[in-house]
Amino acid sequence: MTQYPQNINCVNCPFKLTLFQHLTKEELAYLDENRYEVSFNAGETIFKQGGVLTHMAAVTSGLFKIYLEDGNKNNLVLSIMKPPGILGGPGFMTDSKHYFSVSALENSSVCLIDIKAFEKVLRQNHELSINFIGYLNQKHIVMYDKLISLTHKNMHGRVADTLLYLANSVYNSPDFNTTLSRQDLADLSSLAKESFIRILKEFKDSGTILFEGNSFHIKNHEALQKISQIS
Amino acid sequence: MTQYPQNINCVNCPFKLTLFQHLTKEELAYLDENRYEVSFNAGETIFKQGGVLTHMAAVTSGLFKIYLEDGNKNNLVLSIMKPPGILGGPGFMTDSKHYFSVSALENSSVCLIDIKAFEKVLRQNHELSINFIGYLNQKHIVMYDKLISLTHKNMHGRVADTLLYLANSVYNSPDFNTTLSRQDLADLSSLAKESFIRILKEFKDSGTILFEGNSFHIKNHEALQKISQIS
DNA sequence: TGATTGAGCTGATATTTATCAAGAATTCTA
DNA sequence: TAGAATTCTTGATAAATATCAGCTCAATCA
Repeated sequence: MTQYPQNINCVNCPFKLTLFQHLTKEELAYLDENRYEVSFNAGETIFKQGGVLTHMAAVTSGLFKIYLEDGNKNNLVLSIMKPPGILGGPGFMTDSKHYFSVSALENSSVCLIDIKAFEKVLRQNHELSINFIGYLNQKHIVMYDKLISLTHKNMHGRVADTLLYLANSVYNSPDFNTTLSRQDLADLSSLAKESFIRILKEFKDSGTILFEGNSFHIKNHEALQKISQIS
Repeated sequence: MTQYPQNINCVNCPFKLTLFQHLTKEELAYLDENRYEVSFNAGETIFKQGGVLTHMAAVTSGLFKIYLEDGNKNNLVLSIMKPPGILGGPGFMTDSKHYFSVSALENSSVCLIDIKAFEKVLRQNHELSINFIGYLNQKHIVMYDKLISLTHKNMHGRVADTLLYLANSVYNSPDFNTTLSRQDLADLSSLAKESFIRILKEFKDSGTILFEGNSFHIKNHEALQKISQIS
């Protein structure tokens, strides 16, 4: 809580998100009183599906995977989050449960914000609640894309989508070195790990991508897009 | 607009939804001025994916399917809606587009509410916007279930889920006569029509369900639940 | 340091699911 | 109401995808 001034000025300060642009000084200060920074090592769990939603998490550094557990030891990775960003979940304003799990993919840190404090500010600031509606709808749009990708595309299309997602939305570069395991990548594509690896090799052989371990290079972005559309 | 008094008193009046419980008389009247009732024949389209989101639809009678078009002539049915209910979509407060299509499964009627009027009321009534956040999150929760069902369950599990959904959430009875075609049912399960039919027959042969044409009877609810969990 | 573990990779095979084709039943329509 | 068009159903087959087993390599650690 003492770091507030630094935090509010840091590049990754979550309170700089458009979502929070209409908060008053008092509201920001109030949220600040009810937050605390926590560090997580790679692999550690921030939120656990089924657990009680007591805090939101404002992501300040590192990388996170957001995933569903299907009750049979298999996971579906919904998305990868980097700072700045807000992790809440659909339990907010419903039944106060976590509906997905979140774990750190590298050493990371988040600001935990008491959910009651967030709700209080939300109830005070009408503009924030309006913005929040748009924010939730935006998440919904992304989800529909994912739903179509996972249910109506074949393996090639799904792997292409995962690679494009990483390059365009996570690392913002055709070159990236990822901390996601092959299993994570497969879980992001709803594929068996072996199937994912095989398609990856096909893409390499056809000259669409390059990779060596966890270093990837998208050589032919358009080809991936075409594969994503057709398949 | 003249039917407002009848409508507000009718069982299916969408304004009686919990979502709208905190609207003032003036706000209800304002919405009423900006709505008009429209009838649709079975098969007709209410919202078209990609179109402009100019209205919300308050569902007053009939049955509707909400579905995604994957751009390759195949559909994924997200849900079936009956009155009372609100049809909006994630385009609201984002880019004002429809992200799914909606069509009538039988002769139906809806109240179209101008989206600007709805937004105005939402901006006036803070309680409504708070409730709306809970409403959107509830939709999100249902979506996660669907995502797991469609991506991590085999054909049997998916068909079981579809049958349970119809019995529990649409028709509220183990006996129902549906206006959904076999293709609709398959699209709800993300299966080929033929595959859906085959599993249906297996369930009939094993005594789990009965059906004759479009009349269904769930004989063994627990068995379906077990199939849904295991598969 | 050597042993152990786990991830990545590959080939062979099994399973799941879709597609194709054709006939039966139903609905639509002129 | 007859004919046409669609939807439903079934069987045979093909394609997509997962599983299994075994191997390599790097990381961990006692």
